[in-house]
Amino acid sequence: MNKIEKSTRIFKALGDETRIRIIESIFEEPKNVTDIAQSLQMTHSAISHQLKILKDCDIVRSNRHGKNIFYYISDEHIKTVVESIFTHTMNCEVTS
Amino acid sequence: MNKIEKSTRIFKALGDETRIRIIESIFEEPKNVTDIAQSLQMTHSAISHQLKILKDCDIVRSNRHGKNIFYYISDEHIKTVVESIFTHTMNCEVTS
DNA sequence: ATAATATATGAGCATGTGTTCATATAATAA
DNA sequence: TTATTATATGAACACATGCTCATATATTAT
Repeated sequence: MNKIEKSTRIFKALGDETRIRIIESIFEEPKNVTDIAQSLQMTHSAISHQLKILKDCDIVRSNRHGKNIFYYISDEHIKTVVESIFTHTMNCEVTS
Repeated sequence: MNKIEKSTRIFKALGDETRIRIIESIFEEPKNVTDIAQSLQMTHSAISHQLKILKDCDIVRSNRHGKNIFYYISDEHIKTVVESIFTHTMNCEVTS
């Protein structure tokens, strides 16, 4: 997998509203699947499927505490990129 | 369109191999559609369709010079984000 | 052990996406 | 004007994607 393929895969993972909302939801602190599902008002199944995609390209990681599995954003690099685009969208109009 | 929707739309536009290759191709200097198509070894039609998607969310802009229409990346902000992910993929493995 | 809670995952289905092909539009040249 | 070159765009089709539903796995409690 070359630079282009890897980068495309990360952008593709970020290019879904549910996954961006998940990222926003765990941006400040780790959350378990049930809490994420509750905060997005979606089924745990749907969230779990999307978390797998984020995990497969190392955007999020997880660790288990008892019955719960907590997910968090892998590193500051990704956080910076997401925040950067959040800021970007406030300054420029994406209309048509 | 809120922050999440706009951001998702930009990431989605970046989350396609053809479009990332287009961005890479015009990263340093503007190019016309024919030259981009040639450099990616794809039809001008396919490139034109993808350029429209990039243009619609203001990732690229264009200006005409005679028969040619030159495309370039809209601003440094986007360039920084793309370069940032390019760098990111060199340091972390995206395997599975 | 059984039950309850939390999460993961495969199948199925509806919707979205990217390419090709044909055609349309625009600018320039003959 | 007509021809040529450059680009845009709609329709069609194959493939990808995201959700739901059912089921499986894992941990803890009784």
